[in-house]
Order: sequence, then structure tokens, then C-alpha cells
Amino acid sequence: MAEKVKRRKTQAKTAIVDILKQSTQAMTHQDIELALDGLCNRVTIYRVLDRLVKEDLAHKLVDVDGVTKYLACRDCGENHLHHHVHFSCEQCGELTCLYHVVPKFTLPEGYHLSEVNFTVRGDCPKCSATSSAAE
Amino acid sequence: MAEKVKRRKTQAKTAIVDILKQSTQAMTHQDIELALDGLCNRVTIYRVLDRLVKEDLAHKLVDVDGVTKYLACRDCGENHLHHHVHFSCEQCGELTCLYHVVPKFTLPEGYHLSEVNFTVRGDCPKCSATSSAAE
DNA sequence: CTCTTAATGCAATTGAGTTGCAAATATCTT
DNA sequence: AAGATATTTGCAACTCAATTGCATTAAGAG
Repeated sequence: MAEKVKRRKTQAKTAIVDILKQSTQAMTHQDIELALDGLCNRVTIYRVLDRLVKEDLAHKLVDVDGVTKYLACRDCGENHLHHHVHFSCEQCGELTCLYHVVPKFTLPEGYHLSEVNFTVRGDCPKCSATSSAAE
Repeated sequence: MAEKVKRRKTQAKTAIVDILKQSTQAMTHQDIELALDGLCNRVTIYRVLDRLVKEDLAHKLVDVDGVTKYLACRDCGENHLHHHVHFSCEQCGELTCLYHVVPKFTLPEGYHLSEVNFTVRGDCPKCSATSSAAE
């Protein structure tokens, strides 16, 4: 029942993984398309990203504003479920993982957890340093 | 600078507020359109919802899968920022507020918080009771 | 009742993401 | 190295949520 698909190492896949790995923040499809500079078709990017997610090489996450972004799996191991906080900067728009910030909470009786998405909006260190030096 | 706009109480707005208030869960644009049963245009629904959010009568939130949903402001006061957990059921698809579940966490130096979006996926009490009685 | 302007309806548009299908190419076999 | 086979890709067309411009309608203040 669990179809085993033989994955292939293609030019597009290699390039996309490289791009994702080089970024410290989550990237949109558009970001990646731009970085690839015409190396492959738009549709291919979508398909490669889907595959990467299936292979646990990348995370797909939705920002507070509904924008879908992708992130290379890095320190992922027990962190794979992203129980940590994602920080979404209101100024520069960056979406980053705060691997060490893991919220504590308890679900009421009857709720069963399978996945978590914690996103915090605000100003990142870079931006809050620049804009509100005197606050 | 802070433009004061005179809001009007219209048929569409009243109907939409009523629908949202009667729902215990967050609703999509489509849910609302269905409930309105042709009372007004699709576009009007979008515009009314935008207004409701601006007036703090409703919340706009994005589910883990990127679907935008709306929720009437209810117990909102200090809760307005939605520091509590939203629960998104994988089976029935409901997105509800767990007002009493407020995660504890500490942001690293330099990060300034303005808004929070905590969404937890899994099975809600209703669904986990139905499907996995013997778990 | 009249006037001002917010709100609405309609048609057209944008943009993200998907799908079907034929052509290209990665990988396995011999 | 050549051939077989199934995965990947490109292309064009499509879906679906959401937005926009503009003319018309209707709140609600005076």
C-alpha cells in the first residue's frame, strides 16, 4: 500500500536544495524562482518542493498572513515537528526558526496533538535595532 | 493621520455578524457565503469582513494549511491578541479557540513581539471519541 | 426630504497553485 | 555502452481565492 517511489537526483532538485540550504530564512516559491533565474519551469519548482517535503528535506510552512514558505531541514531531528517558535518580522518580512524557543502548554482533556504551528510576529533584532534606537 | 471613517449598519454587515456570532468555530469566506444564501455579492462579503476586522468585531486567522478563516470577537478583551491556542481538527476541519490554553515562552534578546498565532493540529474531543474509541 | 459618501454589485483581473499530456532524462539492466 | 523503464520536466490550460475599478444604491446626518 505504501508505494515506494524511486526518487531521482535532478538538476532542478539539486539547485533548489542548495538555495534553500543557503538561506537562513523561509523562502516563498517566488523567492526560489528568482534565485533559480530560469533554470527550470515554475511548475517544476512546485513539484520539487512537494517532493522535498515528502522526503523530509524541507518544511512547508504558512506565515501569519497566509503566505506559504519553504525551509531546508537543518537541525531537524526531534525538532522536525517544529514545536519551536517561528518568528515573522513585520518590517523585513523574514520568517525564521527560533529552535530554542519551545512554548509550554497543556491541552484540555480529549484533544490529541499531532502537529504544531507557532508563529510570533513582531520586530526581529536587526529591524528593531535599526528603526527604534530611542524607544 | 488616523482617518476616521463613518461606518454604516447595513443589511449585509448585520447578517454576517450574526452568522459569525452563531458559529462556535472559525468560518471561511465560503462558509459565510453559503450561510448568507445569496443575500449579497461575494465581493461584499470580503469587504464586510475586512471592515469587521478593522473594527475589532472579528478576527482573521490563517489555518495551518493556509486557509483564511474568520471568527467573531467574543471573550475578547485582553484576549484580543489571541495569545491562546487555536485548535485545528484534522478530521472535521474545525478551527476553534482554546481561550484557556496560553503557551508560556520567552523570546531571545532583541525580539519584540506584537502578535501571536498559535495553532495546534490534531483530533478534537468529538472526533477522537468517534474514531479511536479503543486507543 | 435632501445631500453626502459609505457600501454594494458587476465584470474583469491578479496571482498562487494544480493538472494532463507529450517530451526529456535519470537510473537500472544486460 | 546501449536499451528499457519510470521519474521528471515543460508547456498550456485551468481552478480558486481574493482584489480592483467603476457606476449605482442606500445609510444616516442635517
